[in-house]
Amino acid sequence: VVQVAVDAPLRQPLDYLPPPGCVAKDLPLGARVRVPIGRRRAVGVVAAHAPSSVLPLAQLRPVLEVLDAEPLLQPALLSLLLWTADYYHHPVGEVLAAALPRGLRDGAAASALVDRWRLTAAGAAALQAGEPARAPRQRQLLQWLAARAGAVAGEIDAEFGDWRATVRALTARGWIERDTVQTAAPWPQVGPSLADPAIGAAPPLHAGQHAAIDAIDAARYQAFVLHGVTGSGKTEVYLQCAQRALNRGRGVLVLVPEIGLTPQLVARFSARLSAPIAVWHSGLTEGERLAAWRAAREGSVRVVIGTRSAVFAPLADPGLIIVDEEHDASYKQHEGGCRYSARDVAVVRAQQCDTPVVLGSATPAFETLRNIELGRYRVLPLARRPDQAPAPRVALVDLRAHAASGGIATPVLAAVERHLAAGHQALIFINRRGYAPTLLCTACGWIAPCQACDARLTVHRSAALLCCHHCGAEEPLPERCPRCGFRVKPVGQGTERVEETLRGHFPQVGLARLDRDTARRADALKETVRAVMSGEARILVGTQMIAKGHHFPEVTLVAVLNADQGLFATDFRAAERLAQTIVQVAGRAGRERVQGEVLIQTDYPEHPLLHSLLDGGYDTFAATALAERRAAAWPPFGRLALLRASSRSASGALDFLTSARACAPRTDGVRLLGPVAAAMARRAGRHHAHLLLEAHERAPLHRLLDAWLPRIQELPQARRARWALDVDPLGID
DNA sequence: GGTAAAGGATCC
DNA sequence: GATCCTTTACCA
Repeated sequence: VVQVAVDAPLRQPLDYLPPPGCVAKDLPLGARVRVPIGRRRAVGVVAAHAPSSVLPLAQLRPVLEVLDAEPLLQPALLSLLLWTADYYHHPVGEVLAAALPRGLRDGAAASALVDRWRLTAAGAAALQAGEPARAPRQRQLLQWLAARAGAVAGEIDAEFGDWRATVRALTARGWIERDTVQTAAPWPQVGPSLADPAIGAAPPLHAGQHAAIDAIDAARYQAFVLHGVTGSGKTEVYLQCAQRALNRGRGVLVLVPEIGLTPQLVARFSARLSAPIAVWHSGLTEGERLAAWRAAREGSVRVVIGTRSAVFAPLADPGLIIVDEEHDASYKQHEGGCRYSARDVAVVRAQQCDTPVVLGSATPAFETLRNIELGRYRVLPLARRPDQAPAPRVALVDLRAHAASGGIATPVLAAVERHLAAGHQALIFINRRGYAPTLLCTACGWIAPCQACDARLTVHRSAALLCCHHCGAEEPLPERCPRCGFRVKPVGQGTERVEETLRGHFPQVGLARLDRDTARRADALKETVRAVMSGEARILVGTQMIAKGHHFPEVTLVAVLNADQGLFATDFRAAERLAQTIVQVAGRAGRERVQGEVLIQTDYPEHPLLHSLLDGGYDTFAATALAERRAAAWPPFGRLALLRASSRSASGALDFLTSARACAPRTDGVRLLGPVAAAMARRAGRHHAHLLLEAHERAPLHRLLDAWLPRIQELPQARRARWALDVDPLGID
């Protein structure tokens, strides 16, 4: 019996018989097969062999067709995918399907097929007889083909210009014939155009980098945490370790949070490494994805740089795995499909391949810090480079003690002026796009609400729209209150308004804004980066986006306008994220030799979290915050799983969760909390709720989930709600 | 008696 | 998720 995982929400693979005349070894693990399922046919992956089935053999149907004689998924990758399905308790067929490009899911050949043309016996005879006498082009091609065993389309392309008609004529006369051959997928080496000489040279290494490279290079499986601030030289460590892995004939997998924001990293890798690189992200077309997949599997690409899903790239023989900015939330899939953490899967992949994995960050996730403490991960500290400017001065600006205009306190405006006068640039960070988060009627108190969500609409003034940042709804910006007809006014600050305020204060200074709205077009992002790099723009206002990827060498002042949002949020991870963001943005301050300045506006200058961050830096802050987490038994000291549900009706989700809770097996060491409505209960017209599972240890939690999920799936209420299990959720909302 | 929409079961 | 079958609603 072969157990086949098909793309359907089924917890287990289905049992099939081998096709007539085949034995199990003709259907290797990881090969695709076409199988009948109900009234349809589907492509599935052989996940296991078994001597027998729990069903009577008479009920099993035979496999229709074996699509791969050799496994499409090599054993190591298959077992990684099976582990992922198991750990995240997601249907195995869906996990496997999600790891394959569309073409391969539909049954395309594992390797690219190309047309090859060859002379037939009749063709050779015709050539001997001097034919074709009156078709010089046909004769030319026939002679050229006679001199070789055959030629693929690409080769004919290179030799003859437009040859299709000629080939068609020769084929019609029976002088040449076509067959298809598999080729190793060719892969373009990134050309010297991208290989900027400025980033092509290896800088001298400092001691910390030497130590890190030697440790990583000497290791088999080991998770390393490369812990160093912006500019401490993490990328150089990645590069040198990657080149050493390549020199040993192995492949390198590099995960990054967002490819669009890290062109500098990709450029440095292509300029410095001696192997072709594939870039892997959600923006690829299906054709590109298929080509990259085949190239990685066949070894014509040995370096893959990509976002979350690249952790499942079929890289033949990984010798090094790198996760840059490992604390970044985008590594965790948080909606749709299997909710895996690419960082955690990367560590498992490294373990299975017995290779080192490098987790790089200036602000490691608390989970990672805990793993260091437990001795599972080994920290490699990178100190500030000796030629680097000293750490920036960080200070709080007490919003209660200073006047503010448009959300910017006077001392911040003064600092901007000072840094501009010194010829430098300023970076203003506010984590909220749009003009203002609220539109308020000054007479009756009406606040523009979203029709589909429990949320307020954000004012986007230049587009003259009210937008919901949760469901994407848009409506025209009203001039008067729709309830009482009085004047309405935008309340609060977003990037757009901060930009306007700063323009008012510094009318002569070039100003740029970077957020999801301005970066909608790819070239707009490039243009903004160029304007800041060239000094044309000297103030940059933006969200999170300005903190990632690009380094602007002339920036010496960074202001954080709305830090308080993170101080009192209900989410237990809010403080961790706030500290990471502040450190990351602060890392943008300071140039070669000039010390930078960071100002953080707050209404709560006495807040202990801000103090531990300012006085002792991220590590001290983390120690304080981790103690709180330990006391509350929150992650990383406990394990969580979250059963989320939503429904159109107000009660559907809660009904489902209540029944789910009722059928949960009692397990020592696991607590069930809820169900409760989500913090924002209504989103995009659906009502959201969840049930939280809390455990001290991983094992009992997963034991419970194993027994519980099949029961949940059977519940009649499960059909009336959308639901998903999130193992190790990042947030509880 | 007819159609259309909603609900449910099953997939090996 | 796809498919097929059953139930229910509604109308002429």
